Amino acid sequence: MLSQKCKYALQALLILARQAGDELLLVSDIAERENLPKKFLEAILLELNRNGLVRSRRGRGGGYALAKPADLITFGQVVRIMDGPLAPLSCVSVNYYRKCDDCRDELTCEIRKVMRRVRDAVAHELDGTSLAQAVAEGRGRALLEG
Amino acid sequence: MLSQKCKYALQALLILARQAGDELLLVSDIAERENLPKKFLEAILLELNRNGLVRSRRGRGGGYALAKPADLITFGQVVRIMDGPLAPLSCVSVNYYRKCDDCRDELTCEIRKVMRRVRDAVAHELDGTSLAQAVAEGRGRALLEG
DNA sequence: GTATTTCCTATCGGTAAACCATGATATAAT
DNA sequence: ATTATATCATGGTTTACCGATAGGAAATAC
Ligand code: FES
Ligand code: FES
Repeated sequence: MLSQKCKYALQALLILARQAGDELLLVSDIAERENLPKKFLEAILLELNRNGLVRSRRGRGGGYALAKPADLITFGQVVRIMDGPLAPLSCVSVNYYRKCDDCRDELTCEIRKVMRRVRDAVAHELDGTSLAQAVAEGRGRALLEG
Repeated sequence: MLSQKCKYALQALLILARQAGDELLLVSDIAERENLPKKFLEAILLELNRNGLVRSRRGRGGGYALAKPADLITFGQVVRIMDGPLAPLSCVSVNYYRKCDDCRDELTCEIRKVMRRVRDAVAHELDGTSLAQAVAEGRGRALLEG
């Protein structure tokens, strides 16, 4: 299950993606629109900023915007930043691989084989969907990826 | 990520699945073979018993065995018992559905649409793989489901 | 009846999730 | 400059779960 944090991040990013232009949005505005806890959202956007998904300006007239076009930001990127590995087991993660402590042999482990397929299926969906696609889908348009 | 508990459960069940016959295996034996914490495994098998995946007999000569043929026990069943919903969000879970607190409209929610596909992909893999298939795959044989 | 083995309840330390409070720092308008 | 506005940084709180263990009750075989 996704953390609340991750869901909030996605909600915020989708709002920014719909904004399209370079206009900055306030944390307060985003929080209000989707009624998310403001302080928590602040921390989330900060983390997204550090990871290069959004950019910010502070002080009066400040706010947040996407750091790159919405079709270059995938759900997979967001989930990995917020919740870590997509894989159900560390030993099948490609971005956060770590050997299983208690498994004798990785190559013959049946659990691993199954979970490998699961992780691939998940990654296929999440890495294959961008913010742009999601908002397009939301508007009822069937756009293909570019 | 799967809990440790769930992984232990799968390891134990695969051992029981390989046992094939009606022979009972001791918790201690299973724990020793895969070096799992014995007391913890005890609790796990108990839970699997309550959920009808294994059967037990106690006292001298007791132990555990699968409650039904290994091709009728899927990874999906085990994971749901141990870790709950497969779905990344409760609102896309079919077995543990629960409405999203903070989302205005379920039908237009873009996040939901994406996560729905993820949950389906995961369920397809996990519900489509039985213990029997896993051990067969482990032996190098490419058996199809029956 | 005694040894064995599962069953049951309770507990415990550690860790992470979900927030909130407070203040520092940068920016823009006055 | 001053002030109002925002993000940035740090730290704390509360709650809940995860992994694991302890101690004993209940059932079964010999
Ligand atoms: S090697 Fe990772 S589960 Fe067996
Ligand atoms: S309705 Fe569940 S995420 Fe929006």
